[in-house]
Amino acid sequence: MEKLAIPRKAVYRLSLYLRCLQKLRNNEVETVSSEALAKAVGVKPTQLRKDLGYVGQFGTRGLGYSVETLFEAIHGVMGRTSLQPVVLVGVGNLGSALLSYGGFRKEGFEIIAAFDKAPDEVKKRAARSGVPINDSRDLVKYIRNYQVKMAILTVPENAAQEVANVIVEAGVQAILNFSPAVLQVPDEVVINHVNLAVELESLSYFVD
Amino acid sequence: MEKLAIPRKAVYRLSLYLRCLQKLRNNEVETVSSEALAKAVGVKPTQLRKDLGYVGQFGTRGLGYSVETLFEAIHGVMGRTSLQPVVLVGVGNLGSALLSYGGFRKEGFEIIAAFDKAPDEVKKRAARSGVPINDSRDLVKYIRNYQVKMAILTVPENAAQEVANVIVEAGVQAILNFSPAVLQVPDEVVINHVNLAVELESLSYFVD
DNA sequence: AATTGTGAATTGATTCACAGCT
DNA sequence: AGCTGTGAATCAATTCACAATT
Repeated sequence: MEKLAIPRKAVYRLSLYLRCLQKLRNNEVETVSSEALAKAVGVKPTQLRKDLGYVGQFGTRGLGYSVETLFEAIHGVMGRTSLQPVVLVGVGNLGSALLSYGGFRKEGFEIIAAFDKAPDEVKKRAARSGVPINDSRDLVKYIRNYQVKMAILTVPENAAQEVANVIVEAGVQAILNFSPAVLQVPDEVVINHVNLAVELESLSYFVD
Repeated sequence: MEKLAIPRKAVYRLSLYLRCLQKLRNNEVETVSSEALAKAVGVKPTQLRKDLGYVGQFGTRGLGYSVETLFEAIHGVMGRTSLQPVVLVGVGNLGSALLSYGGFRKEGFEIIAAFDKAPDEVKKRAARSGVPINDSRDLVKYIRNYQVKMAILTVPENAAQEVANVIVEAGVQAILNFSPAVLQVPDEVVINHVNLAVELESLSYFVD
């Protein structure tokens, strides 16, 4: 599953640093210290430095990091250079909501197609997104054809495992799973879980 | 910030257990062992038992837990009994996507109103959701009026801190923040962070 | 016989503290 | 003088192991 020995949480934060560096780069900032960058991201400077340690050594002591160099370095490890194609499976409420949310594209991901068991029913709902809605029967063929490596899962809980089996078999290596189902997948497949209801519910414990 | 001494992650998992127990209850299952419940949720039995330990003692040794009793217990600690009102601020792409996603209601949360700086522009986009879209100027008044304790933040990054200040001042105690901004809030306010782009990006590290 | 509840052990993540560069 | 890089120390979370209970 792991590509190198970078802990999962560190990978997550590296992605945070990358976003921030991009902004600095746009503002033509040349150098940044671990302290400044860490504050911008909401972590401690030591943690930032430790995380960067997983990637290599890029700083100059006494000075800080070159924004450009550091960006390139993290981007090189983390980031797909080109637009990464993603499929979305399950065009229900949440699925079509995510389709109409265009926010992934500018982060380097493109939802190139969506799939649903009953594509006609939902076609109009998601029509404005511009993403083609296909029948789930074509899922495997499509993933193989376009060599899609990543998928967003927004199917109902009871369908999630089956869909996961199918797409993994077809070659998907990473899944962003919005269903509450706990998915069984081979070790080399990674999953991130997002459960919006639980995010809210676990917050509500703290309100009085 | 913490209400009792239950660690944040344990609270999150308790919410997971609760969902699962609800399902068991619907299926009229009477008892469940830590092993079975843990598997359903995707954690180890010992962790489940340790988590339950934060809440109290409900099991009978040799037998397991009464689904009903355990449900009541966790629900009592975690759950608002009645529908918890929530406001959503920022009706852009993601905001309107979440509005049209109806999934929160059946989990005990109701988005009772949405707010935007330019409500007219976006009104039609989110019209079908049935949630009224108001002008941000009325935010404070509204939160006070209805004593809203929770908010979903889907404003652009540069507006996030300002909105946070305003809603916290008005009485909001918990925020589900979808913006990439790192928010400064008083200790007694809790925040959950969801960054969909980063979820995807941190996955992409593991694909080849 | 089965299964909980929990103190102790372990593992993992974070932070400290400071040596090493520039 | 300032700031990185990292081994050592600390802190938090998870898992083990087993006594207690039905």
